[in-house]
Amino acid sequence: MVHVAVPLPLARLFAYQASEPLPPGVRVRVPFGARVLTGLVMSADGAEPSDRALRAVIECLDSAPLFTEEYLRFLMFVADYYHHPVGEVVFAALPPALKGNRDPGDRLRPAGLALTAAGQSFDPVHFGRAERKRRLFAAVREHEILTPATLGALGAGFARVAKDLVDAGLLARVPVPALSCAGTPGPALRDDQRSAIESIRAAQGFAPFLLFGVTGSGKTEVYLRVIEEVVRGGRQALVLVPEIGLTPQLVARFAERLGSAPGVLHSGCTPTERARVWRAAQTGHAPVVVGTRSAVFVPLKAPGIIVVDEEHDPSFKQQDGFRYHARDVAVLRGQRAGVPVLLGSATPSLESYRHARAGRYTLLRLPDRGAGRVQPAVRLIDLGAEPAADGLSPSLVRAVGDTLRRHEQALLFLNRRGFSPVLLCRDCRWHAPCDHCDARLTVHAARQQLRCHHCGHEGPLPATCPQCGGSHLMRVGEGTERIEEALRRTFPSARIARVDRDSMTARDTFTEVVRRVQAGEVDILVGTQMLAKGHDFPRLTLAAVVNADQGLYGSDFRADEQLFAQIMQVAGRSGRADLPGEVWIQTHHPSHPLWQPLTQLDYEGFAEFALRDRELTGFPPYAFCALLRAEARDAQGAQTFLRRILSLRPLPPGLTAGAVLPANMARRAGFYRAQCLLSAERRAVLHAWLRDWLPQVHGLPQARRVRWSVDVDPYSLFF
DNA sequence: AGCACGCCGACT
DNA sequence: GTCGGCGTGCTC
Repeated sequence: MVHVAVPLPLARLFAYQASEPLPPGVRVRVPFGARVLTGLVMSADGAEPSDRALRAVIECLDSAPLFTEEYLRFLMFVADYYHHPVGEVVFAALPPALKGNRDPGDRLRPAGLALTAAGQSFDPVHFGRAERKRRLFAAVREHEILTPATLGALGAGFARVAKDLVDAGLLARVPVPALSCAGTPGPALRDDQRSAIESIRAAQGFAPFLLFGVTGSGKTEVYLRVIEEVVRGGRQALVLVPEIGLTPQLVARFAERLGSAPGVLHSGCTPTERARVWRAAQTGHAPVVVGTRSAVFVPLKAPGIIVVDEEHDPSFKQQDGFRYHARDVAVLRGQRAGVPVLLGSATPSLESYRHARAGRYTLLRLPDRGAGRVQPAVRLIDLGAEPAADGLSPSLVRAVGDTLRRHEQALLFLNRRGFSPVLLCRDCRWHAPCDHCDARLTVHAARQQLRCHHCGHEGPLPATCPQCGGSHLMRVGEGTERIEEALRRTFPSARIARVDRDSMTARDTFTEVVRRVQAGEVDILVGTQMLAKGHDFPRLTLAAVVNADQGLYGSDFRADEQLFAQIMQVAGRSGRADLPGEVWIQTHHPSHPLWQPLTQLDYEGFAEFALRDRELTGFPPYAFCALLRAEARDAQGAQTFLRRILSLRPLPPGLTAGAVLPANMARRAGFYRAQCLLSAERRAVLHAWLRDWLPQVHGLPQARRVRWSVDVDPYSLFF
């Protein structure tokens, strides 16, 4: 008899009989009600429960287990921790290509490319005008064995070119060799880096580290050294990064240093490529795997270390379905596998920082900004004293002008796309609302549209007020589009580039803008989030935060942390030793206490302040929380449902439920949303209650009519 | 989540 | 008289 996890929102395993012994970790086709599903064998034992006749496994899809029993126990533990159905957790750990029912077979064996005998003696002039074939051929010749990751780095569509050359007999598919570690030697280390590496190297078994250092302090070099050592010892390294945008540089750097490109896993990879890297990790052929959130579940034959870069980044938290936090899963995994976990950040999450302060994590500081780096000067602009036109204060305009005169570059950061967030009628006070959400529509001037940024609704931009017919419609507030327009008016000869989701059309445009900025073809950059991360612009000396006030008052408990991280990131774009940088921040609240540490770019000062605040208000990391959410089509449905399910079981001492309240945006995409925060002083109290309570909720008939979820360790109360 | 079975309204 | 609405129950 075997216990099988099926990819359905069901909290338990199902038992089947098998004609032959099936090891845990193989996929099976099983009859399930009226249909047939692909499931995963979680455990096998001889005991037959007598009360029920078991149905039989139809077929086994794998010749060898995809996961070890130890790893399966880890997945069960994670399902338990997040109070999420096992089957969905197990299937989150499989690449899409393996969720179906085909045996991956040879297709997924690691496949490098090498020259055949015919290829060796082939002269690329015969390629004629086939430029892509020529490039690929040259790349294979240069690398001897070209790994799938390096192939991917050549650009989209090269898999096809590779197939053509294989079919032509010039290239052959060969196994990818393990990393040689014969790459370029690294730069000399500073003392702080050396001692950080020493302590990680000295770790025995599970050991969590918080590597705390600003942009340019050399965190990546620490990762590289530690990984080199792990790989040389025959073990594997898993590196998690927040976004795909950051991977090319990191991957290139790893490739250069380690002598071979790491396996890369993210949503942009093709399903086959993803499965191939996954397989290579699982069989131990990939010594280093770099990936985004979901890569935290990739099985490793011989785990040696887990690195989480930018561990504070919100994208590590999955915000729908199985709501796990990849950094937390990484720590749990390191604990289970008995390997060190290295969390790196310039602005650690307050959770990790507190662990470090309490001695549960080893805090490794990289205080130096390194050669060629100095801390920029930060200035506040009081928007109350200096009224802004189109979002730009006279001081900021002057500063941008000075920067242009010095032939340096400026960056203006604003976390809001579009032209203006509100369209207001001066006569009757009508604000263009979204019909499906409790939100205003954003004006998009270039496309003459009104758009909802929450549900995607689009409509034409009216010329007159739809309510009173008046013609005095005002565009209130600023988005990136308006800032760009204002800058073009003020600095007509400046070369301005805007970077946000709307300005990016083709896939490579962002990379293209980055290239133009680095080549000095851009004077002013305007953009959202995506600008603030990880890119090095040597001639950029002015970074400005156009509106820093979103995070200051009365919003989400994590707003302070996010604001600090954001400002720190923006500041990190500005200045080098030879060109000192400056950071300008516009605010209506210059006397807010957060500005003290924020203008000093003093994370630890900020953390002390913010932690005190969290302690007083009873939020994480001083409380263990779960957020209950519900969505319904009628206005009261969601709230009524939450109150009903909360009354199913009394709360024990030490566990409190906040009020059932409409969500931050009470209506979104046509659904009314409500939420309620559970919080406990001790994690065990919260989890024990959830474990007993959830089956009761599932037993309630209404639980099927309402969309609801439990979010363990919610990242924010605002989504 | 699906897919069955179930019991009530408008159609050839 | 049946086709089909979606309520509720179950899936080894």
